[in-house]
This record gives sequence, C-alpha cells and structure tokens, in this order.
Amino acid sequence: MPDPELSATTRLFALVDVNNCYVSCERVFNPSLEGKPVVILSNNDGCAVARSAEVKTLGVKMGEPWFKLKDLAKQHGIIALSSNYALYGDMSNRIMTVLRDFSPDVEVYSIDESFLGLNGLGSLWDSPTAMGQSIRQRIRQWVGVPVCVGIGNSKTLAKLANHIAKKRPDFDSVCDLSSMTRQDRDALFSTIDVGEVWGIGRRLSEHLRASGIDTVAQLRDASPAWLRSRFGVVIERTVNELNGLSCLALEDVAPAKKQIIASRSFGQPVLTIDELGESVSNYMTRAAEKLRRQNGVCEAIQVFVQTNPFKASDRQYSNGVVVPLPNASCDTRLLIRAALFGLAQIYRPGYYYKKAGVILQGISGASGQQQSLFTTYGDGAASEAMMRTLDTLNQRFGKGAVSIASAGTRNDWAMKRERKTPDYTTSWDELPVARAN
DNA sequence: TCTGGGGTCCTAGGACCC
DNA sequence: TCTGGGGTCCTAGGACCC
Repeated sequence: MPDPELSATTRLFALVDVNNCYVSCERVFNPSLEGKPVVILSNNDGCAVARSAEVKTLGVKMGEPWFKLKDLAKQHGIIALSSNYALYGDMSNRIMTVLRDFSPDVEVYSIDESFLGLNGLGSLWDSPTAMGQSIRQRIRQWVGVPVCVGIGNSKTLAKLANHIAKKRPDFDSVCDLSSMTRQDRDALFSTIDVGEVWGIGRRLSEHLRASGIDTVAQLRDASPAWLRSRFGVVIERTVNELNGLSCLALEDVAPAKKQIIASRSFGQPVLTIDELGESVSNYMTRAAEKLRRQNGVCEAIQVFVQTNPFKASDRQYSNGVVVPLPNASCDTRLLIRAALFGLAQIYRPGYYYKKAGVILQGISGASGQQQSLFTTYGDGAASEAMMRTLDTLNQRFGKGAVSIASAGTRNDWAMKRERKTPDYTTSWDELPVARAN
C-alpha cells in the first residue's frame, strides 16, 4: 500500500481548540481569576462543566456534582461560577472570525473547537507549525483566550495532535503530526491510551483493551476488516483515519438539525401539571425559535417528564409521548398546544418531577419563510378545525387537556407513526383526566 | 408434515461526541 | 439538601410486502 501521506491527494487538517473554554472566557473579563482554581457550573449550579488547569490537577472530574466538591473547594479556595452561555457564544464567534482569516475552509465543530482545511496554504507558511503558532498568538492577542492547535492528515489525526499539544508542554501548544518522522510518531502513539482517540469512548476502550489493544499505535496497526466485523463500521473508519487516510470531510456549511431538544432539570421538584405545563411551554418556545432559525418545520413533537433518578427514596416515573401534527409546522402556539396535549397524556399525579423537555422531530427544511407560514396558517382547514377543537376541549376540561390528533388530514409520516404506536390516544374521549385536582 | 427469499421501513437501544 | 443539555450515527430485530 502506498504511503497515503506521500500521495498527491494528501489532505491536511488543523484542529483549533480553546483551553478550558468557559474558564478562559470568564478570565478575559475578570483577570483576577487568572492562576486561581475555577470551575463553571451547569444549570441550577448542579455540575462542574468546565475546570481550570488548577482544578483538573486536584482531580475534579468533568460533570462532577458541585455538592460533592464543596469540601475540596473550601480546602483549596476553588471559585465556582454559574455558566454564562451568551458570553461563551460571543467569544466563540470572535474566535471563528479570526480563524477564517487563516483558511477559507472552516468547520465550526463545537463552541470551542474548529477544524481548518489547510490544503493549498503551504506556500504561505514556513511550516504547518509556524501557521499554528501564528493562529495561537493572534487569538490570544485579539480575543484573549489560549488555544492549542493540532495538525494531521485526517480529522482524527488533527484531534489526536491537539490532544498531544495540550498534554505535552514541550510542543508549546502546537503539534504537527504530518511533518513528524514515522519513528517519532510511533514513539508518541505507543504512549497514548487508545481511549484518547476521537470516536473511541468508554465502552469501546474496554472492549479493545480486552482484545489486547491498549495504545493508539496498536489500534492504528490493527486489521480494519477484523475491527469492522467485531465492532462495526465506525471504528474501521477511525483506523483508516489514524493511518492518514482521510475519510471524514470538512463540513464548512453546518447541516440543518434533524431534531431539536429543549429540556431542563428543575431546581425544585415539581408536582402539578400546571407547573410542568409552564416549563414545557417555555421549552417549546425556545425549540420553535431554533426551528424557525433554520427555516424548518417539524412533523411531530415529543414531550417527556422524569422524576429524580438519583433520589432512590422517591417513587420513580418517567414517560414520553410522540404527538404527530396534522401539518408540518413551526408555529409556537400550535407546537405548545401539541406539547401540552402530550403532557396531559403522560402526566401522573403524585410524583416529584425533576426534569421535563420537548423534542422536535421529523424536521424538514422549508424553502423559505413563506412556505413555512403557508404550512402553518395557510388555507389549511385542518389547522383551523384543530384549533377550534382544541379551544372547545380547553373550555370543557381546562388547560392542558387538549387534543389535536383528531382534526385534519394526516401526512404519511404521522400515519406510519400512529400505526406503530397503538397506545397513542387519538380520540379526546380517551384522554385521561390529567389534572391533579 | 414439510414451510422461501429478498427487500424496505421503522423503532429502540447503544455507542459516540461536545 | 444539592447530580447538565444538547446532538449524531449504527445496528439488530420486527413488521410488512411481494
């Protein structure tokens, strides 16, 4: 097999990743946090979702509940901040803008990570490493946060290089695997745990180790065919990528979401359907905004509720239901009604609810705003009739007991859906009386 | 009694990512 | 007392069809 790195179609990728992103963002606006142990907490200040280097050194894990950390925090003076996603999103946009100056091909992979396509840019720089250093310095200077840069012949290798740049101080925050000698790479790969590879999670690591594959080098040299038969096609692709055979393309335009989730845990347990309904309405409002932002409509919504699984002394209950819509829609009011209808079906009184959420499903893109408006309001007798039915029901049973499934024409998707879920209540006669009192 | 073969679609669940 | 919130893809198996 020819060395893919020498072929004419060799690709080159960089991965730029903000160090301890949320903490670094906070430090830009509050320099007194510099050098101190800082954690950023999730919704309701529940879990640590970002840790400064000082906190990582103390052994604090990602996702660790804050209440378990309180003693350690007191002991070491850990500063805990509630998360501020508006700030992080804004900082992220600034970084991505800087990156676009370096390459026309930028894939924003997450709030703190971007892939860059480097093909064709070689003549602009002494070396990929020189470019990486320039990226790093400019983001530090213009935005104020530290980043690491990993470079390789596939996205998986760029990710791995980034990991090395972060862990090994001698690389000075930039690691280029593509220019390294085979021996140097082997030496590195044989010291890195297989679980550090992008796409190899906890489960696969366990299985691989049981098969005698402990390091990146061993995974790279394992037989793709054997791995495929044993673990599936995803890992086969990963191994090819580790060998410098680029299988994952850069996606410079973000594909539209196929589903949109909005959910939250509650600070306090919630008992009544009215409170749940209020939350569900809020989530749906947010989800519908996201849907419209991508000019989409959805054909069904799902609503779910859950008690606190960590509280063993509580009676546990969790349930969800899919509500097909008579017409694909992005209309907030209609979607909220559908969600409340679903909620009425799954709500059971007497439980301490801790979490609820909605999922928009069957999303398709509208070709433009006009089409989605037509779909929603249109001349659709179905929609109109449905709304009237809902109003009648609301008057009769009170808020929350709303039916939408009996009105209008169903599309194919919804019909199939109905066939497969026989327990789905289609008639309002069958609606449970779901109010607590 | 014996009981085909090929195909699609859908779902639930599991794995992964940040 | 207090335990995040999003997403994607793959696979196995069942339903259904001819």
